[in-house]
Order: sequence, then C-alpha cells, then structure tokens
Amino acid sequence: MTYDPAVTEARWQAAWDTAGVFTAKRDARPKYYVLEMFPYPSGRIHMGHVRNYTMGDVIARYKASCGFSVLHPMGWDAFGMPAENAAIERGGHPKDWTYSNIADMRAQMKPLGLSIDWSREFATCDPEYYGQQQAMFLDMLAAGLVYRKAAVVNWDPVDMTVLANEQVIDGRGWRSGALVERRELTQWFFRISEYSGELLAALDGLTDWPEKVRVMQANWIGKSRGLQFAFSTVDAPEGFDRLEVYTTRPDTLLGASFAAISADHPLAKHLERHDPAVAAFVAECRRGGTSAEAIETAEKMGYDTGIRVRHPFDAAVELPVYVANFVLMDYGTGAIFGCPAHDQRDFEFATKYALPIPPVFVAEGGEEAALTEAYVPMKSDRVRYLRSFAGLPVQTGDEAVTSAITFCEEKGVGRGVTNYRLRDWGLSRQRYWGCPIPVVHCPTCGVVPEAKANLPVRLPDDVTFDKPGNPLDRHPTWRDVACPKCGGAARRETDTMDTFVDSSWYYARFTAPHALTPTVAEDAAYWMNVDQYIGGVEHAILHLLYSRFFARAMHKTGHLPAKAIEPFNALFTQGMVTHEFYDRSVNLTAPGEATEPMRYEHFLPENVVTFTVGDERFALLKKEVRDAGVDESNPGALQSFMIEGRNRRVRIGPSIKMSKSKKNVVDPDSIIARYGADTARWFVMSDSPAERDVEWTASGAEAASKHLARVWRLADEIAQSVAPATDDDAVLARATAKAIAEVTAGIEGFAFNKAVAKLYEFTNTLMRSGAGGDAKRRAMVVMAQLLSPIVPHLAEDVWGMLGGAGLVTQAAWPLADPALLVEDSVTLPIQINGKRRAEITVPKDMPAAEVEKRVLADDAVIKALAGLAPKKLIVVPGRIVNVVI
RNA sequence: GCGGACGUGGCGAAAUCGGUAGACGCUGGGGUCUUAAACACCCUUUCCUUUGGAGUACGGGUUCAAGUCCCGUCGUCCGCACCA
Repeated sequence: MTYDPAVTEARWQAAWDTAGVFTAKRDARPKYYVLEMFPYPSGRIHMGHVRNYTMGDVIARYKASCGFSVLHPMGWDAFGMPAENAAIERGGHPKDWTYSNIADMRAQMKPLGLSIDWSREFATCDPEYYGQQQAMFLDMLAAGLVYRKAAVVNWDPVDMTVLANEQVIDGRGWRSGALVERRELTQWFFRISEYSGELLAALDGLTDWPEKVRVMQANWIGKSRGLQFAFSTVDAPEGFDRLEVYTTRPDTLLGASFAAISADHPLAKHLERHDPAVAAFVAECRRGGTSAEAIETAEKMGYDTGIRVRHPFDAAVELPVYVANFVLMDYGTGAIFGCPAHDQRDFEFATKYALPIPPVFVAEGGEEAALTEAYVPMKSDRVRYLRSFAGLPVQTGDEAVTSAITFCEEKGVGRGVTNYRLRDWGLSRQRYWGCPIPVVHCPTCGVVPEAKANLPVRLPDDVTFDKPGNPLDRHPTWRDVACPKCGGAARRETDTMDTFVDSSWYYARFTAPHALTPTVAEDAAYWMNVDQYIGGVEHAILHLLYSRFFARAMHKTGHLPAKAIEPFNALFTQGMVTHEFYDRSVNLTAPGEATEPMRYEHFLPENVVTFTVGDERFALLKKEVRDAGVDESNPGALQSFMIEGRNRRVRIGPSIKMSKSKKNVVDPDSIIARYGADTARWFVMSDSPAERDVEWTASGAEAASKHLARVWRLADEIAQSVAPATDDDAVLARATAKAIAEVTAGIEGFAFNKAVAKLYEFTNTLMRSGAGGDAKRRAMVVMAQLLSPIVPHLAEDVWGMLGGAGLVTQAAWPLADPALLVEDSVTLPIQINGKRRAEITVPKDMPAAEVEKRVLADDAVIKALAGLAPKKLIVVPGRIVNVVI
C-alpha cells in the first residue's frame, strides 16, 4: 500500500458527491457565505485560479466543520469581448466558444476537490441570468437610477465600435490600427455619482477590507471641498454673461491672473461655430492622447478668446479668458481661474503667455520677488500675506480654504461646493456578446422600456461577424419590433451592457440562482452578506465599487434587504502565482563563438532541465538532454552539453506572473496528473503569505508531494502500531493541543502559510514521538482533521485508516483542551544587559521574588556580576529575565 | 506630482502585547541504507578575525529590553494622476 492520489482523490470526490455534503441549505445553523471572484471562461484554468479557489475552499471547509451552514458557489463571468474576437478570428459563434470553454474549465476544476455547491452554478450569458438583470434594469430605470445622455467616446471608424481607453494605443484602435475619433454618442448611464458621498463615507465601516483597497476607492471617488462662483464677462457672446468656475483654493483668489475653459465647454463650442481659429484650436485639443505619457509631455496650450472676466473682488481688474487644453469638461464646471503664483501648472501657462503673476503670500521672513516657480507652501510653512481678504485672519492650509469659502459666501461671491471625481458609469457597449439593454426606440413614444412579460430580450443566435460593427445593428428581425406602448414600428436598442454590470450582482443571484425573479427575499435575507470575499487586487476599484453601488440600487428597487447594501463583509486580496521564465531573448555564448537565433518553442516549465553555473541559471530541453544520454543530475555534464549545442542555452529569468507570452505557465492539469490535487493545494497554501505572490518551483512541488506521502506512511504505520503507553503520551497530547490552537489561528487569520508550517512541525513531532500506539492514533486523528481543509483527500485517507466514522469532511473541528495548552514549567531566557546569556527553567507559577533568587544563583549570572550587586533585576513572569549590571 | 505599502540568511519566510531573531519549507554541504542508484532516514546550513563578537536597508533617539515605538535618510513595489 502506498499513497496513490490518482485513485483516492477521485474516490473521495465521488463519496462527497454521493453524500451531497456541499449542497448549501437554509436551516437553523448560523450561515457562512464564502465567495471567490468568479472566473472569466477563457478556456483553461491556471495556478492563480487554483490558489484563489483553494483559499476559499479552506475557509469554506473550515467553517463547515465549525458548524456553519456554508454557501460556497461557483459561476462564470461569461460575456465579453474575447468571445467575439474568437468568433471574428476563427469563425464560429461566441456562444459556442463560451459554453465549450466553461465545460473545459469545469472539467479542470472538479479534480481539485473544491467544496462547491455545483447545483447553484450559472453563467452570466444564460438568458435565465441576464433576463433577471434586464428586469432589474427596468426597475432601476423607473427609479431614476439609469438615464441617457450624450457622451464623448473613443470611436474606431474601421471596426465601427466604441473602444475603452485601454484599447486605444498611441491614438489608434488596438485591433484596426485606425486613428481613433472622439465621437459624441447618446449612451446609458448609472447614476453612481449620486452615491459618491455615501460610497465614500461607508468605506469607514468596511473594517475587514484591506486598508489599501479602501484608500484606492477613496482616491477614486476623489472628494474635494471648494468654492464655485461666477465671473461676470466682458465682450462675451449673448447668453454667456456669466462664467462659472470651481476652485479648491479660494484663498488664492486675489492672485488670479486669467480664466480658462475646456475645449468642450459650451462657450468654446459656441465660439467654435463662429471663429475658425477657435475651431482649429479646439480640434487640436481634442486630438490629444489620453495616455499617461501623452498627458505628461503635452504642452500647456491656450487660445485667447478676447473675452474678459471681471475679478469678483475688484471689478476694475479684467482677466483674459483662454480655451486651454488642460482643462477638463467633466470636472467642476469645466472652467477655472488661474493663480500662477501658487499653482505650478498655472505658472507655466502664465509664463508662456506673458501673463502677470501676482503673489498672494510669501514665505514668512521672505520678500516679494520675481518667482521662478509657483510657491506652494508646505503644511508646516508659515506665510506672510501680501493681499488678503479684508478682516480675515491670516491662515494657511485647510483653515485658509474654509474661511475663504465662508468669506466669499458672505460677500455673495459663490458658494461652498463639495465635488467628486467619480463620474456616472457609462454602461452602453456597441457589442453583440453582452446583456441586451431592454428598451425600444419608438418614433412616436421615444424611449420605451420593454414590457417585463417580454423578458428576457434574448440575443439572437443567427449572427455573423464577417463585417465590422455590432451584428445586432444589422439584424432586421431582431432589431425591428413593435413599440410596447403604441404598437407602432420601432427599433430595439442594439447596445448591450458593460460586463461589469453582470458581475455587480452575481453574488446576490447565488442565493437563489434558479428563481424567476432576480432574488428571493427569504434567501437573500438568510445568505447575504458575503461573509468572506476573495479575489485579485486588480478589482480593487471598478468591480468592487460598482458592486457596492449596485447593491444599493438593488435595495432601492426592492431586490436586496437593507443589510446588504454593503454586500461584502470581509474582503481578502490574494497574491499571484509566479514562476521563473526562460529568457530566450538573450543568446549566451562563450567568447568568440558565433551566435544564432533561437527558435525553441517548447521551453515550457515541464519540458526543461535547469542547472546553475556560477550566479546564473540555465535551462535545457529535457528531451534533448535525454536523447543525448546526458546525466540530468550532473551540472558539469549539462554545462558541457550546453556549450556544444550552442543554440540550446536559455537563461533563466526572474519569477514573474505566469503568462502565455512568457511561456512560463505551469498547467494545473499536468501538476494534478503528476502529483494529485492535494499537492497542488498544499503548495499554493504554503511558503508565502496569502496576500503576497507565491513562486511556483518544481522543487517546492516535489517537496509538497513528498511531505503528503510521508503523512500517509505515518498514518499507515500508526494505524497498525501496538506500542504500549509511555510517558511521552502526555507530551504528545500537549503537542496536539498546541497544533490545534495554532492551525486554527492560522486559518482564521488567513495565514495559511503559518498553518502549513505548524502542520509540518506537528508531523515532525509525531514522527519522532516515543508515545504509545493509542496516543499516536489520537494525535493522528487530529492531524486528519487539521489537514482536511487544505488537503481534504489525504485527510479522508488518513481518517479512514484510523477507523474514523463517516467522512472527516463532515466531522466537527477539533477543540484544543485549554488545560493542555498551559505548560507546568517555563524556560526563561536570562539576559545580562539585554543580551541572552543563560536560561532557567522554573515552575510556571513561581513568584517573581523566588525567580530572582534562582537567577542570582545561576553560574553565568554569578560570573558576570563578579561579586557586585546588579543595578536592576527585571523579571517578566513567564517571559524573560533581564539582569542590569 | 499625490496617495499607500514594504525593506529580516543563498531563497520563500516566522517572530500576535516591545521580551530567546531566523519557526517551517526550499537550496547547498555531510552521512546512514544500497553492488550502485532511486526512495527513505539522520546531521548541518545568518555572518565573522570563534574562550568570543556582530547582525533585521542606513543614521540617530526612547527603553532594563527595539525587527517591532519615534525622527531622519536611502531603496523597492503598487495605485491614481493636466482633478483646478
């Protein structure tokens, strides 16, 4: 008998299935909902998935053992562009591609032995799912949470589609290479900005979320407090006698030297129509790229409109109004005043256009002088005002801003305004493979919601991707419908929803996945919220913010209870699985040797032999090494072989995220086939803390596998042991209690690497223990229980060998006997002047005075004291003793 | 530029309250078993000028005691970024 995961893992999975142990049930037990971010069905699972789902599985299995009714579901985030791209490139239908990928990935996931309730599985492209999404959309439309407005988008004129910012590379469409145009289209928006303040404030309550994520969301929402006021204009066109601006620095208002408006500002648009020079400048502004570098290097440009505005505190002062390329229409009012003395960007602009630079204040002790750059005081700096609002005390920082707002309000100049950076969420996509937006455009009735009875608005199957653009646009029988209101000829909305909508409520759908309504009140009330959500930090902003908004919108429309407006009680962001990569871009040759380009396409982790020469590591193809009969374990032989075959050498690069393009992907399939799922699970939980990246190494996988085999053999041996009881039985019982306490703490704290380390330690202890057979069997039973969340198949094997009743998966989590956790005696280190010099073992409860006596009698202490009395003697009971000489 | 996190052996890392720095694992070295190997098991692996000394990026400080707290410097990583 040996450890044979290939056989036993399948058997235990079948046993769990038969017993239906993972089916989530509403009952009297407290519930626990653990969810990992659901995958996009790309076709293959990767090690990142394995790590993500294993973490969730450890939590789910642990909580189940602790007596919770656990919900641990799985589904597919199945809409999106890759399916359409596949259809365009290879023919076929996005639907077929997607469902076949789902089948492949499910087949790869099942052997991992995850405790998932597969009866709740769904894909977001199932009409049963997106039909309910459409129903909610209609409710949200009725509630005013969705609206239509014109918005500027990136338009690819060749592919005839809207592109996301990430799909625009150097101003060109990523696929067509065509120059992208900025087009104004009427699109649908969620009114998320209405919730800016609430979404920001509620972050404080998310104490079980990573601080990092909360900070990122707060920055994204971007709250600022400032003054909004109107300049009166001079020589402006009719209807533009006022110009509203927003500023967070009203305290520098007396340093104003110009005003600037966005190229998209209504005034600029008006001028554009009448003045070709403005039109040319505005067109130039709109062409600018949106990438970070483009913005970084873009020169500040302005066009003097000839219009003037009067300073609100001195009508005699007139400031020029520029159209400027750096002013954004969708922040504030799309217009600013410039204070070059105290804002670097304004300073550059003023310098370029020879505008005055009047300072408002100088550093305390400093004199007014020509500035070479804007003076922006630090928080700690003290300043001297040169111009200040009459009667206002001199202040700096936030105080100055606040009192300047109050001052201006009292003088009737504008009002204090809180602004957010967060903009409404545009959800329209001119794409086929997404959830259809359930509205109809009627020439007489306008925009008409589809009748709920007609839901789901199904995607038509008979579409082709041979022409650019959205196939829904040229599908007459789908597109042309009767108006739900008047019955006249109308057109269906052909835009589909952003896939982020799909993922903004799937967690709620899992609570009643097959219901004929989006959610079911009792189920949502029982299962919500998600107690533990686990996923990648790359979703820290968009997905998580949209979900938080959506839960609120669902509550407002009656689809979620009030307690679920923050749907994720705890969030954990896990690190990636990385792997070294085989750097074929560098051709390493001995001096004087000719180089040839390398053409090896098979440098995948499972195909190579690695070895080290000096500080550098190299990889060779396993097949070639074997064919040549070279000793794989001999670095020297490998090195000679490498030098002979000058094209075979590949330098090993640093460990980076696994990706196809780097050819450093370790396929979970091949690992499971070779070692079994438990080895893969054990490995991804060990070594690195869960929130950090973990490096996949062949030696680490090998070691994991060996350890599990060792545990199996140990269980086998202990099961048959007839050794009589010994004095070590009590010692082992204590070690067992300690292992329970520490592994439990590790799992509870998401410190799986520590739990794994404790299990290694406990195994070593048990192997070396001189305890009797019965004592060892008791310890080994606990071992099986402690192992079961992480390596459940092996745990069942061990449980079975020791005669455990039923399945260890269904056994209660072991409790550590508190009495056994307390040691009778403690070993205290003795420090002399803070350095450890000796130790002393004393009974646990020995009084400090008695400990002192013993310490002073210690040889090392006597020697160090050399007959003198210690200056100070510090005894920290149960911890340490420090003798100060 | 703004915001955040982090810096510990050859490597991944532990050290929960300020209290024995390096648990556990990998790698390397040595050994037992074997004709030999594989497997397994055992020992060893922070550094040095080793009766001892130094050491948690660097420089200071607080303390009986600092990886942990405070001040400063350097470095790495991440997020946002023409946001008025």
